[in-house]
Amino acid sequence: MNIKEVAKHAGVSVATVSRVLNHPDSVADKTKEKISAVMEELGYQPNWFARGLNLNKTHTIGLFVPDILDPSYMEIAKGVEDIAHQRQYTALLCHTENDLEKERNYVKTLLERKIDGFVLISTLLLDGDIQAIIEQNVPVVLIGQHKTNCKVPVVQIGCKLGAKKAVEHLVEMGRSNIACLYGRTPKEENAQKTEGYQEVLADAKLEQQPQLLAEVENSIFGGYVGARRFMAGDVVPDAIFVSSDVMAVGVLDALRGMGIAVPEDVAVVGFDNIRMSSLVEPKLTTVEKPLHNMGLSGMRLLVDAMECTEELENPLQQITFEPKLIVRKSSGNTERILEIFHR
Amino acid sequence: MNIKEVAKHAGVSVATVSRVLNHPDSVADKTKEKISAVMEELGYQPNWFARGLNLNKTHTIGLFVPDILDPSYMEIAKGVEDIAHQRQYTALLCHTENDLEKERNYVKTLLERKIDGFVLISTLLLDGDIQAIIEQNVPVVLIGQHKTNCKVPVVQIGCKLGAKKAVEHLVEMGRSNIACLYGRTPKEENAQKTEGYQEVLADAKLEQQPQLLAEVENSIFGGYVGARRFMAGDVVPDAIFVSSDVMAVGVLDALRGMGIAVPEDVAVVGFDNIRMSSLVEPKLTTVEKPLHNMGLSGMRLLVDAMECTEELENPLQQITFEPKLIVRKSSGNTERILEIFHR
DNA sequence: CTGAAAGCGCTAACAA
DNA sequence: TTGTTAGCGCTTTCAG
Repeated sequence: MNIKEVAKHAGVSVATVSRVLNHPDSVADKTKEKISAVMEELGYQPNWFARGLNLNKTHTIGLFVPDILDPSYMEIAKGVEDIAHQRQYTALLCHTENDLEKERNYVKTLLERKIDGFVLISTLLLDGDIQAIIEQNVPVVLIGQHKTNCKVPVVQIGCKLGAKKAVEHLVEMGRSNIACLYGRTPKEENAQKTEGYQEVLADAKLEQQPQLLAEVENSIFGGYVGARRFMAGDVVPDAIFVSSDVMAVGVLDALRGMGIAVPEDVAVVGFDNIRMSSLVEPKLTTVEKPLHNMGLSGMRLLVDAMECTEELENPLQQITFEPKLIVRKSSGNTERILEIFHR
Repeated sequence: MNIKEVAKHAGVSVATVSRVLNHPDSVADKTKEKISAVMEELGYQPNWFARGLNLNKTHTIGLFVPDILDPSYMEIAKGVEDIAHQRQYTALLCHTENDLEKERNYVKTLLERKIDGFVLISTLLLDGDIQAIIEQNVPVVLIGQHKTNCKVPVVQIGCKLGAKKAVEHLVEMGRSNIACLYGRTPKEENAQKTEGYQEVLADAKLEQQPQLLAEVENSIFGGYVGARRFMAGDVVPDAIFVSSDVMAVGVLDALRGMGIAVPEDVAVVGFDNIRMSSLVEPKLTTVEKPLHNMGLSGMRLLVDAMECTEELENPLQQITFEPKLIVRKSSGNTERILEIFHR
């Protein structure tokens, strides 16, 4: 079933059929109706490849996610998808597994397939890679802090500020041996977080113990391993700031396994406020990251970039959300009023 | 950069260039080398659309997932992706949000784009929908039990048997008011599970309380709501069999919030054995579903179907995994030896 | 083993 | 408003 058949059945030329698909306004209502009816009747579906061959547009975007098992990324992805659907874009979810080679592969594949834009969540791509995409006139939006000189819109949260709020809270709760456990990825964000951590310690005139700063894999297991390592060291912390809730869940599990009471012996603060945070015991004090919202904003920026054909030099767009501390039980607060059920 | 350019630079015809891409054996080694060199030099990439237009094959599959925030589905998806990568297929992850219309939409989009096959995890599609895909000669594999007469390979787990093992365990633990909280989706699996639940009660000569059987949304929140409803009813259960771990986590949270001790007052058993199950407090007794493995198997079946061009009437393939009960603390067992750390 | 040329199904410039 | 027709970039017969 092709356009020729439709044309024949409708008694018009292929051009007219093509027009009702692409520029409906330029066709007389009568013919339009007639053609639509024939299309319906014949169950006609335009051929995707023939179309792409001419248009080089696909109304499709690539959405890169480092880890599909990590809910903090997936909630962002959900936000991106919501806007994509709303604007009739198909989003191709690409699971990059925190692997630069895989990312590059996907970029290549998707560019071949002429997708209209990229939303990269916590990507590992380097400036060169990103620049190469932009030079093909395919817009890119970054979600998550990223060290780059490329002129691409970025949606992020103030990681350093968030970390400071978290650690300041621990200081206020009277903790003095505060450890920081951060993930290997995403790089820049964790750098910011540890920087914030160190600044607060310095401001509070607390000595920085190098043994109390450690990097692990960004996963539940990573958190588990990290916590055990801290507790087995020669400087035992009385609080741990963890760079993600996923890791923090592992930390809690490790401490429980060792019979260490949270928050009495060790206070724990996470980062992200994923749903699970309020479901573990004790409920996790954390820094809220507006995950879903960041996804929405990111995709909106991309749509703007894709659909605004005029090369208006829009000022470099950068959306920075403000982190908010959510105090629950794991950090040792006694006033439980702030504990509410977060769906 | 197109095939014409390459041909010109190499001093051959486009046909020959095309041949080194598609049937390298039919080209003289010398010319082949020459052409490959030119391709490299010019950074030539065959045009995806032109190619598809002729071949109608894309080495791409569609992978349907009902909920990207549900780790039980995502672990299956990960398994599918692993094999896909290994066999050089690109997997398009489609988030269907448990919405039949969305699923149909994706089917339409992907068929247009000539993907080579579908892996459907707990799909809502009806026989008619699936039949329509098969008739286009695009193979389909189902993961998860599904009521269908279509001749498609299915990868599943014995849900009824799993449920029976879970409930029998509760009976053995001395519980007599056993509730069953099951999810709205996936339909067939939950039907099987409740059936298993009822059979065990009957066999144990325990009275079935209709108030102790309830359906809720398959999510943490659904579990939360369901547990509260049970505990507020006029027949209070002393055990709850929950059809998924995700829901069970919500159940545990609800009980904790109401000050009800698990497993002392109420025992809880889940289903799936997601990673989180061993991280909640108390650790969750559950029925193991080999999620990753089911994904691997499903994709292997699909590859077989896609690459076996000969229409050999292979016997209807159906892989059924055996469910295994994993006893942890939440069901009230006192011998803790079985509690191990599941990464 | 290689080349010429006919499509694949569609879009868009150009003509009418 | 509609039709004619030349591509888009590639694969594949058919001849040589």
